[in-house]
Amino acid sequence: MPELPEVEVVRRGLTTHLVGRTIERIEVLHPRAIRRHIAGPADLIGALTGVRIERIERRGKFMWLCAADRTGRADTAVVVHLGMSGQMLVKTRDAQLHKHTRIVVDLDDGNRLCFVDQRTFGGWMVEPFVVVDGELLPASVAHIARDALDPRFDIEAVITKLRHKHTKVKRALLDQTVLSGVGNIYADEALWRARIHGRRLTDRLTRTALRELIGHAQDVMRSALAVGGTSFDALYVNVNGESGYFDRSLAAYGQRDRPCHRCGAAIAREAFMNRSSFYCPVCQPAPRSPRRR
DNA sequence: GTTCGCACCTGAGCGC
DNA sequence: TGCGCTCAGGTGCGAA
Repeated sequence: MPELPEVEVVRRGLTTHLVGRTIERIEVLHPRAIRRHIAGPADLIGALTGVRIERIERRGKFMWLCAADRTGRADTAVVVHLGMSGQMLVKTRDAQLHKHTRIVVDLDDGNRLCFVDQRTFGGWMVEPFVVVDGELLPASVAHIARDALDPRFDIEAVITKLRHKHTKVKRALLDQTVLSGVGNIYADEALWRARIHGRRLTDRLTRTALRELIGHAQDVMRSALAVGGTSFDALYVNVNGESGYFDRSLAAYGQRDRPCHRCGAAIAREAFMNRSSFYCPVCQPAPRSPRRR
């Protein structure tokens, strides 16, 4: 599942292959892939045909291609979200299309960019930039908080924000308007490292505990980035179709019934927010408060 | 205003 | 072999 490290690996790969390239032709094979581009496929195709890709940027799990028109003005953002299973694959034009290819982009160097997305949670949209906190961001990314690996990430401000909330800490970690880039996998890993149960309430945690938790989230994502991200199956690969290796280093996520690396107790799984949470019931004791509000 | 639950979506894996 | 069920989870919207 693409979280911050996986999206960053893809961004770096795309930077190598796409920057300086001009889009010759674009084809939308599945309307759901551009469902957030309200003006429809014809508008998206018209907006992108002939533009040159100047650079590729990212905030959290959102990535965008900065496109310049024929006059050289880089005023259009192609926002890409990989969702759960999105892949940005660079191939030669004669390569066979994957079954779940949703968008095809032919580049002026003879290569082809394919957006492949099995579960269709991902998508593209084209939009202008807006100024947020002194930075140019695509309009749909304006509400997304800085991610934990952003050089301007303000950990003390995030701790203050968390302390003013009254919600479960795992939910807050997954809230992209508080800090971005953390998904279910790295949330579980950070909570395990910090010995905090995900159902603990944010306003009951000390600033020290929250600082430690966010520090662990930063560490675990940096470690994952160093080895190309986390892959469980073919749903996450880089632009060349290669998988990452961080799944071999996971201590909590997906480790149900396996011994905790610290205490040996069996890692437990519980349902949380329509997904799974993995934790050590000894190292991360559950709060006494009832499970449901 | 804040918090929570759920729909969206597809395919693998499993039991019967 | 085939069917039906469960599970995976990021985002955004409506409900409370």
